[in-house]
Amino acid sequence: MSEQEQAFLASYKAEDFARPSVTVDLVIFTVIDTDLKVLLIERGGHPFLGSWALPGGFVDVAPTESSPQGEDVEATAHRERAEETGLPLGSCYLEQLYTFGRAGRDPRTRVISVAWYALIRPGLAQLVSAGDDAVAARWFSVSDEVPGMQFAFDHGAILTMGTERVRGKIDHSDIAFELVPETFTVGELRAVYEAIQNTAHDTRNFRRKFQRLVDKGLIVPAPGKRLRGRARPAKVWRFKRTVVEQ
Amino acid sequence: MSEQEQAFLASYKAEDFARPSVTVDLVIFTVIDTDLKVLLIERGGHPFLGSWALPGGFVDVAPTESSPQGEDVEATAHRERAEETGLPLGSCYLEQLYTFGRAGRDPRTRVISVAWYALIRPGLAQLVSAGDDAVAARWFSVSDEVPGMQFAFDHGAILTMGTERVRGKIDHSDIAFELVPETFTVGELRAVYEAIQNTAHDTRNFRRKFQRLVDKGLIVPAPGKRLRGRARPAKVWRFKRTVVEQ
DNA sequence: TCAATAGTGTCTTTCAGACAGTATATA
DNA sequence: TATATACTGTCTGAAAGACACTATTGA
Repeated sequence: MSEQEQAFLASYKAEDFARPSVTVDLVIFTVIDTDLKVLLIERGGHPFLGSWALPGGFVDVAPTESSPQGEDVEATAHRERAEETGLPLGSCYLEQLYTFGRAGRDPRTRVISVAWYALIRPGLAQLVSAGDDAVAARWFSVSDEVPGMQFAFDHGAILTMGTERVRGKIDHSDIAFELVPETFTVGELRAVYEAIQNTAHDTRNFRRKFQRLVDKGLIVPAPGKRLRGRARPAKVWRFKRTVVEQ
Repeated sequence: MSEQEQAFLASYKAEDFARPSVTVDLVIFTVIDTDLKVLLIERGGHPFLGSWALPGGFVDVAPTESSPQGEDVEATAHRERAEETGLPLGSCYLEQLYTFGRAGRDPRTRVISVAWYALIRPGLAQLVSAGDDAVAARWFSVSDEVPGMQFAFDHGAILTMGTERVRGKIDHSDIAFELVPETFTVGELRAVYEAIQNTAHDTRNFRRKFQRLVDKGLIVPAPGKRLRGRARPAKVWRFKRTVVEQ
């Protein structure tokens, strides 16, 4: 950096311009009993007291010892996801969704929200109670409960976009493997597809698609068998993220 | 809104928290001579003086008569796009890309940037000179010039993501029709695919795909023929955005 | 006439969707 | 034994990729 550039930075006054608040909102999905669920919290403060809302929080831009400009937006998303689900940082799939920046979307002050969605493997989330503004948190069925609900802020639109994103990616990406246990059966993976697409899949056609992934080395056998109810035990598999893996 | 909620909003102090600046950065594409181009500006001020950068600007959140919270983020994107290209508001395809929120991405102060990409039909943009901080603006070839370039801020990563987004959507969306004139020939549309994918397409296979869109009613005949060089004149077509259209 | 682009048809492979019956476990 | 899930194969249609030649214009 040149001396001239250093001098410029030293004299730069950021306070000359009005600034918005920036938050992160999370659409946290999981699959429970062959049904796609989303985590919502009940607001315990104004505005929208008593309404259901997406979990989220402010991006902390206050300077710290290690970071003079505060935390990365992505770090906010990971931190909030960990707080809401009780699962450690980096243990879940997390992807940015869209940034909602309409003026007036928060009646208090100008707030721009970076929305993300997260996928939680079944049976893991412990739903630690949310922060100051929340009184309750629970999973809602995306297909049975969410339609017709009223949400705080523009969270209905965010949730709709999150659902569409997951539905649009399920067939052309690896995200389905983020919604099954580390080892899984063909039936369990099929249940994830059926939950997200909310339709039944023919077992033979699904197994053919599954077999193609086995042939490509993306799915490999795992030891043991698994029983579901009083039925014939199923073979167990594991997803191999990269074909060439150490 | 309840009296209690109104009282809450009146007493809410937004100034209690540090806030970031929010900007919009634009990846503006067009096709010139069967080549995908992106619009870059040369920075005329610090930081990154003399480096090439994406056009963009701050989201104006200062209260106005009509909007107490300033302009929508989407409005900032449309406004900047119009300023940089000299084409009227709403005349180009514009889609949000990703929000870049790493701490330190701007050395001056904390800046979170909402990136968008725009598609400009060939031969339209007039490249009005950019604002205070820019000294020059021109189109760069995405395949020939951009690789290996050094960009201001994290604009190289933004441009990479924009290019990948366009390449990923060209086959599964209508965006190719945003990069041809209102009426076009099969060859002109094919040239757009070849520019974006940077590969040759077999004419017969491409015409078959084209014909399917005609069969579906998405492409309809337009009057006249068009000459390209000293060659046989080509039939002219028009894209029909919705099959059921007034 | 030649140079340049427009326009045309077949074969093969891959993938998706529709469709029914046997195998193996528990209660 | 009853029930629940695991597991298996064929036909058909849609779409993509590979491949070569004739048609029509301006220079």
